[in-house]
Amino acid sequence: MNLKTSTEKVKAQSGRETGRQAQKSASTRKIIVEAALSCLIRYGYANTTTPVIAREAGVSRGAMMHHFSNRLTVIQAAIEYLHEKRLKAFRRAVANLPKDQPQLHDGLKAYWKHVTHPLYVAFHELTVAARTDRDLARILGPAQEAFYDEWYRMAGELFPDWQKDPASLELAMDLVNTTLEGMAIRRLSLPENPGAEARLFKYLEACLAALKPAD
Amino acid sequence: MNLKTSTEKVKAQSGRETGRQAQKSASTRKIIVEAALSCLIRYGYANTTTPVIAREAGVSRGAMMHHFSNRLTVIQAAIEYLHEKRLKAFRRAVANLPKDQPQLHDGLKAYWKHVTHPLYVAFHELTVAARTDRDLARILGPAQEAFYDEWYRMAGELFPDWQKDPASLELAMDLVNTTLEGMAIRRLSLPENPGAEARLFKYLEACLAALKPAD
DNA sequence: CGTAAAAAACAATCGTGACTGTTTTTTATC
DNA sequence: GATAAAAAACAGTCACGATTGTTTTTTACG
Repeated sequence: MNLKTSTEKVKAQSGRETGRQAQKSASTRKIIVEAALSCLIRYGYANTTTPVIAREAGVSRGAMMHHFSNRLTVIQAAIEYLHEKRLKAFRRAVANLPKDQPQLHDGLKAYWKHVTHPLYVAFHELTVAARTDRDLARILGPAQEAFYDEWYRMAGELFPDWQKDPASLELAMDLVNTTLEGMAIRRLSLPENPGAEARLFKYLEACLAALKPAD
Repeated sequence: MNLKTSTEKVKAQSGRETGRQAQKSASTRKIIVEAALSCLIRYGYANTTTPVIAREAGVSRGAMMHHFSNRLTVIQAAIEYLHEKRLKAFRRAVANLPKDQPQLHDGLKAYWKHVTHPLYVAFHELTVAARTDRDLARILGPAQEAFYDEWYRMAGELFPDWQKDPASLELAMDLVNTTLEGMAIRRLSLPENPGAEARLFKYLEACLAALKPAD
């Protein structure tokens, strides 16, 4: 705002989506939302309070309350942000798989990478908290289901010939789902055991190969 | 304990293990501890506060604080109680299995019953909370490891001929562990899907049968 | 009568939402 | 184009409720 530029006139054109304060507002909101996710990961849901988030974001609590009227609103924004980010990252990973002949190994690894990502911890915190928090559950539930739906859909696209045997495919999906998420959650509370993890991973891969109908 | 017996005097002798007050004290402590577990299950760890526990137990908070000097002490007692109860229940279940020829199916079912028990939810709440609570982790960690150690030990006893192939046994244990716990945790946050659960369960059973060395 | 259990009262801290004031940007008017 | 009005971003403070741990009082048993 201190530099005079000829492009200043442009702002009036589009209305209010490109203005300076709109930009700044969006930027601050993003900072706050990412701070909220950091807090979920580092301090857990119960300790992700408004003062803690504001401190983590480096803004005053007043500023934060200006953008989000109450605590749950911040959480809601964080959930939406998280949901999009998870979907985007997962789509990217799937897109990078060799399309012509997708390998089970790579797909499995992609999901493993997904559930071992810090953001999954944030999601897990939210999930556990939602069990005893109706308001949170109302917000989280749809995102959760949408993600699984999308995941199932992508898997179907990735292995078209597997869809001839939907029961087998669904079983495989459920197996991957529960096992990898179980491993990821176990990691959070027990000392790591890379050897056991690797063996389990390898075994799971063999199971899938056996389940999958021959090409 | 409502009948006056000549054994009343005994209490003074041994100190304080048999008197009426001691009995009542123990009774109250048990009520409080069980109330704490109920709260964990119904309200989650963060909402398991001292007023809530006391209300659930039907005692005044002052009475509760008389028995447990602070909140974490109540939680600690609940963890010990829970640990013993889990071990006892699991030992009982294992003892009821046909000793001569233990069936994989029954063992699997026993563990499944274990992880779908409400007390497992309490344990899960504690586990998640411990991730971001050092004090809680210090208390919970040992119990957690002890339980798994005991579980592995019992499985080894139950399938002695499997111990000839320890790698295979450990893999099977890890598989059961992560998958069933993953299923149980998934249950807490997603709408139930009995069909999928049953198929997964059955598949898991087949995997174990294949892993197990022939008798 | 003395002691332990139970209840109640207490002070201190923390999180929340609402409120007030300040600065900066946008909009409107001449 | 300059200036006034409006709106938004931001900061700080306040009161309320809840939780925690401590202390004091009452009750009941031995």
